[in-house]
Amino acid sequence: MADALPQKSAPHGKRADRTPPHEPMDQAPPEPMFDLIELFFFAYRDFVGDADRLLTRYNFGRAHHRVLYFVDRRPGLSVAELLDLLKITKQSLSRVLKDLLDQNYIEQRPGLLDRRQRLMFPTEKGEALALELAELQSRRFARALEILPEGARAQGAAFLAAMCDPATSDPATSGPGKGDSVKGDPATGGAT
Amino acid sequence: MADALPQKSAPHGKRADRTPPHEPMDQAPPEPMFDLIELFFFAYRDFVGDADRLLTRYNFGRAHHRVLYFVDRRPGLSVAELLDLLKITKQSLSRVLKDLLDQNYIEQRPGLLDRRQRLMFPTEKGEALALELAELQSRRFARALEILPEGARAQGAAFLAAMCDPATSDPATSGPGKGDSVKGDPATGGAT
DNA sequence: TGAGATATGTCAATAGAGCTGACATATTTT
DNA sequence: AAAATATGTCAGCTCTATTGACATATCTCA
Repeated sequence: MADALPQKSAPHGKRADRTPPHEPMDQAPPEPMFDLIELFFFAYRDFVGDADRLLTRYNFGRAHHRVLYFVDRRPGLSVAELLDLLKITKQSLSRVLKDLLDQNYIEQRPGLLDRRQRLMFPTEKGEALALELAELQSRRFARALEILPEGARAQGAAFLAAMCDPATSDPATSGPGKGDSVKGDPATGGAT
Repeated sequence: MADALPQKSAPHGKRADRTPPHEPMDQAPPEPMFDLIELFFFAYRDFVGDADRLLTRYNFGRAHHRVLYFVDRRPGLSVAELLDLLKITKQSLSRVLKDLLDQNYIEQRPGLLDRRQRLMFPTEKGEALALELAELQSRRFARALEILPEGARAQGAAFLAAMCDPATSDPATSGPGKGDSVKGDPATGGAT
């Protein structure tokens, strides 16, 4: 039973014909990079798995983690800004945010300039949990970097940045658009 | 409103004290690598977003994608092996697999050696969709690699591989364990 | 051969995270 | 004062995944 699973051979026979030598690269479908697709899937799954296990002890889920993470990283964030970062609706956020507010991981204060805003800040308790989670995930990065050659950290960061949509890639700006609730693609559901 | 969001300064003041110069690296928490954490989140979100949009047209979700992907990549996979790869329960798989079987993207055949097994194979239709999805996601990799220096592909793959759990990292083997349904961590829910 | 393990399927109930639509309230802008 | 904006909330639906409990076919081993 532990036999190696059969795997398809690398070059998709049928596809080779469809990729003439000197076609405009923008049009022709690239050769599928199954290795990267698969590695990305496994790496991310294991990466978030670390945090999931820790969050379970607090009766929190991944959604709580993301909210706490960004509030900790960008203290004074407004609700609209957070919605835009997470690309979810305010209704989705509210349930999760309520938990974090009720249990004193986050607190809200009215904006100084615009008192309609509810700026969010991590409490000490919130900062502590955010740090614990970040350290846990950083351990995985640290372990990975130990077995990788010198410039691996910069290379990895560059690779990930290049994989982002242009709009989202700028980590400092990646923010405020205009409209109300940010509506992602429909039917994407609460998928993983 | 489009002001740059405030960001915390890099070195967590409080933490510096807790990281003495020459402590056993295995114990001391690493400095949080917020840049990598964040980039990993955004990169993966945008990466799966591509496929999500396409899947919507077929009334499929991410779960269907994953099943189709692995059946296409490892034709002749048994149910138990697939469960182990995906780290979900058979009940979760069944709903999604049923859709793919009913709509002829995948077909099952009894195992030759063990007729209890229902080995899964992609149909032509299934192969076509799997390829379409792989090409779509590969386009993003291709775009990223265009703006990255020479060895970026190998470096990226190495980085991702190093981020995986040892067990899952071996892409060829990553398979058959023993027990029945593979139970992940409880309360991880169907989170993203 | 017969008991027990194994591979798979299925019914039922539940949770987590997301969505849309429809309102309500406070505050700022025009 | 009217309109726009920022936020909150109620209600209902989807998708993915979980647990528990059984059912069936098939293999294995004593």
